[in-house]
Amino acid sequence: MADVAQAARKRVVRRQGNRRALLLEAAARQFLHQGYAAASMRDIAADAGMQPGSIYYHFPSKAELLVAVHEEGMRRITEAVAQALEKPGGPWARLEAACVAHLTVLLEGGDFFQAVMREMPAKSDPGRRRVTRMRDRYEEIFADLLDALPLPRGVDRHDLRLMLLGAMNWSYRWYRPGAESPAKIARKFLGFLRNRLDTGT
Amino acid sequence: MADVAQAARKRVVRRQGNRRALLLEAAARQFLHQGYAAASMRDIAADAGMQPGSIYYHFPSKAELLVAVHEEGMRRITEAVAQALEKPGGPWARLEAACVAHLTVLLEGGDFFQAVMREMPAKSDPGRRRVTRMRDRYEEIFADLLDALPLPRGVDRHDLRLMLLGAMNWSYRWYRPGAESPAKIARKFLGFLRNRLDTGT
DNA sequence: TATATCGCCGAACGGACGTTCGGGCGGCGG
DNA sequence: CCGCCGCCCGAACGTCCGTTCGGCGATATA
Repeated sequence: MADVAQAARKRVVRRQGNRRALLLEAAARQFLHQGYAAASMRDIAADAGMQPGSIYYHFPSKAELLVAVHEEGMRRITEAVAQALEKPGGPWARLEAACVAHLTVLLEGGDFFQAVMREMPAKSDPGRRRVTRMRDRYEEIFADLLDALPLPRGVDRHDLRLMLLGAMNWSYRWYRPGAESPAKIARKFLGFLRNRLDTGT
Repeated sequence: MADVAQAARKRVVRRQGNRRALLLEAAARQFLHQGYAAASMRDIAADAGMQPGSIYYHFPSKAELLVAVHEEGMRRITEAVAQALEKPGGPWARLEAACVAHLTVLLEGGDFFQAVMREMPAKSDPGRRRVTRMRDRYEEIFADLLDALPLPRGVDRHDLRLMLLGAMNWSYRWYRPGAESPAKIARKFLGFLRNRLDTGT
């Protein structure tokens, strides 16, 4: 029975081990650089070094391809942040670790999460609910981190989260590799919030 | 009966010039809600109540239509911020006025500037240089406002501008009318920066 | 009233799109 | 050594795209 199990696993590995991952990367790259609608299946296929029709062996449609890119992007960043939060520390240190991980994956972690930031499945897409649920659960991590923060009275943690995540998520539009590192940017952004900027004239 | 109404409107519009402005609004709306590539000339024409071929009387191509939407969006927000800065005030008050105007136009000022935030002309587009120059000049306003701020030593005003504008520009993704007003959001965001959040536990 | 111009119509064109499908090749189980 | 099946090819199909163009009614000019 070990033979059967091993053979089955080998078959599965072979099936998923082929060029499906390569194809997903090509799709993420094309979706990121051209946008979902402008990136044609022919572009993606050429990027992955295969024929357009061959894509449909791995994915049933272009829309599902985008959903798969989203799921991979969300999976990566969720894992990176979760791993960064394994280290113990105070509330501010934990938030900083999460922001550093978030920005690092976004800006230097390949095309998947940037593609997630750029393109969203259409409102009518049946796979949209899945990816929005993943996004909501991910952002809940930051909501919890902010809840754990000892903030002055009256600070709206909801809007604070929107500001912090918005500032970070927008960065993929202006970031160019080689200048400031994502970790440094994250720490600077957090510093702007932690320290008082108004010197009181 | 639709013919009669359409004919009447045509006569009225005719007296005001033509339907170019209406067409531009339809283009901004479609570009915003569907994205540039997914919005077809037929969609835009139908939204404006005309035939697809008629667009080409006003604009030479779809790409130029996007450029025109960008220019109108940038014109509107630049004017709104300039007008907000006419009132005298201290550095922080002036920055707050600019942020309030920026967020108000972005979130409640129609589809033009949101379309600008969502879609950019392609890198090969000859009109792209024009719109990027308009964007650069606009963001310079905020750079000047930050330069005028009496900030603590060592604060990176460049990254501070990227954080502030990024947080605001991202807001069109989560903002829904009826809740907090854009002005209130802008003031809260600025408050997070001005006041110290770290209570120093 | 003749005429030129403006603003738009309506139909068409060539091409690119997402997707389908029969077939073929190479490695693995028997 | 044969037959099977995972994986991909190559060519098509119908549809929709951006764009072009001849024409037409209404308006301004004379």
